[in-house]
Amino acid sequence: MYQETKTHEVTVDVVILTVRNKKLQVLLIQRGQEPFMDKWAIPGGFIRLSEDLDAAAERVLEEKTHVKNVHLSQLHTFGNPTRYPKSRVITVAYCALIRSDELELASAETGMGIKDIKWHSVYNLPPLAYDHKEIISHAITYLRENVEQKPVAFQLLPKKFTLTQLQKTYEMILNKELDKRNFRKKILSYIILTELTEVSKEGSKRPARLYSFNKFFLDNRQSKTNL
Amino acid sequence: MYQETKTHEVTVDVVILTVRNKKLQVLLIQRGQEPFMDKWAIPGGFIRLSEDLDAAAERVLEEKTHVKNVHLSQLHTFGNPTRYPKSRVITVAYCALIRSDELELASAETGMGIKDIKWHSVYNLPPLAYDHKEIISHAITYLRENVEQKPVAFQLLPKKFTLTQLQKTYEMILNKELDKRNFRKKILSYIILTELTEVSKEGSKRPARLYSFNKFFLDNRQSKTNL
DNA sequence: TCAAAAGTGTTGTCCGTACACCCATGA
DNA sequence: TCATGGGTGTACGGACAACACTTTTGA
Repeated sequence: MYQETKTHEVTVDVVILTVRNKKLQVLLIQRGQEPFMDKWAIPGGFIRLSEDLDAAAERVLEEKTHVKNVHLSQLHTFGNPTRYPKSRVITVAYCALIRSDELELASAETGMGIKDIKWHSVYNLPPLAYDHKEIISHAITYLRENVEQKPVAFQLLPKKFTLTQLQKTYEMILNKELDKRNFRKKILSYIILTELTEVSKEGSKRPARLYSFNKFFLDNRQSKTNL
Repeated sequence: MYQETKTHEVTVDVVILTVRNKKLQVLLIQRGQEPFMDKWAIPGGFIRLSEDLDAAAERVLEEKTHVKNVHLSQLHTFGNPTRYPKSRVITVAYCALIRSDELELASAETGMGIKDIKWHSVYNLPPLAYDHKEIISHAITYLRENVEQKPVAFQLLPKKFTLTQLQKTYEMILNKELDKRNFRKKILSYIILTELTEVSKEGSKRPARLYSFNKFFLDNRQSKTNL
């Protein structure tokens, strides 16, 4: 029993990604206490004793963003003995994709060791605490590998969207431009979109056809999609 | 400080796979104590307090098989609160591929709660302890996804081998037959093999050309290969 | 009528797959 | 000489990439 006091602490850390202001961005929290005072960190927390790992990640996500029912993917577990300065902490890293406009940041919670909480472009990260730079880097690699294979962008779009919006989302994730005709051909061949009769009047130019993800896709995405 | 006695135990479990007797096989240990007396389990052990996760997996692998310097891949972390009957144990699962002929099983170690240790076909598993069936299933899925993309079979072959041996290894992993001409065309196009002047006299028929993985591949595989 | 974004097809290349016969050797 | 496994090439189809012009609307 004594040796239990020697066991490790275990946390979950969640890399929360969004596309916002034409950039892939990650939600970061600025620490208000040592260690790593003023450095930025991805949201995380201890796993409760009778809480599943996935449930812990969902709880952390909800505590920081008030967003529920988002699909989370387990990425990797980090346990270098020196990654935490004071004690041995092993962390199970998760990745979530959310729409930034459906999110009220839990800014009210600043104070309890939290100085600030906000989005940062993944291409221009502030100084990060712990090994969080490495974790974010894993998350982006994972996302890019999966977005090509599996239609994951639906997490980032409203229910109705134009093909151009969808394409821009992919371009932000992959950080490269895509050919419009090829993109449309490919995405329509997947038969996961429903063409709506409505059109978007957002732009002041020619209206664009709206689409939604179809019922079959939405019903089956949990089993077919890792992210 | 009191709450540290409430933290989780953390283990690594290693799915050790080989190709043997024309089958994909996994190394299992038969438990000699409760819980799960007589059930079979994959090798595992607690992570030491100042030991990296990967190092813990290497240690467990070496303790059970006396095999060193094998590339291990972290698969997934399992932490369902009910996966262990008595306490909360979170386990980081790894996967290793080894040649079964370079292995002396640590049979001497039977006794300390270990009744038996041996290879089992993954297609005919005995009753397994804990959630180890799920872990093995993850490992096989992972292996199949990666063997197609990345040349991982070198772990399973001697230094010199024939193309037929290489093909058989892939067939065992994928559990399906491959076309000889297509297989050779593809594998030779990767430019990772060196054709040797020697031939194999193993079979009693026409001798087969021997190949080895070339220096470039062996030098770079750590960075290019996940498994 | 002009500016701006929407929408639309064809071609070449590469990769994977299907498929059948001759060769070298030992028994 | 024959049985056995070793070794080789071609033709088709699908996926991806490159590429430019017309349409619709609001200002």
